[in-house]
Amino acid sequence: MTNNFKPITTNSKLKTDNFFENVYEVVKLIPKGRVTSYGAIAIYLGAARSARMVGWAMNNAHAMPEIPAHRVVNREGVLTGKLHFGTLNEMQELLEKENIKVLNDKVENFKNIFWDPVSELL
DNA sequence: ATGGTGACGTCGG
DNA sequence: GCCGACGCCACCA
Repeated sequence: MTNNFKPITTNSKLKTDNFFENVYEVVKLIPKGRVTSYGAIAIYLGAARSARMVGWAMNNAHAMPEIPAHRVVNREGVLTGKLHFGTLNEMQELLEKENIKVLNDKVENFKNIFWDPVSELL
């Protein structure tokens, strides 16, 4: 995290930077074979009501291959962000590579493999 | 500046 | 349990 962090927004210097940075930090920490939700990340960052911003952060994460954005799904375990990947099946395939079963754009056994940064990372 | 939109989530009906 | 409305806040036209 001490690495040179590229500003995401046109006008960096806002808290947004810190927020985005934290989002990336958390997402990178998601263990392989586990998934988390936008809301959980938002809560962990103290912005529980701004889950959308996490999604927006993921949009920026688009430029960061190191960010396993495929491990972030919505609260139902649905791959809502699959459309933002290069190909339609890319997100699902990435998950399946990690032994995460996906059926009909939904993570199977989601509750079991759910990784909560608040309780796991804290 | 203003209004519409969105990788979300919660609440009321 | 499904559906609509609202909140939240950055971004874009």
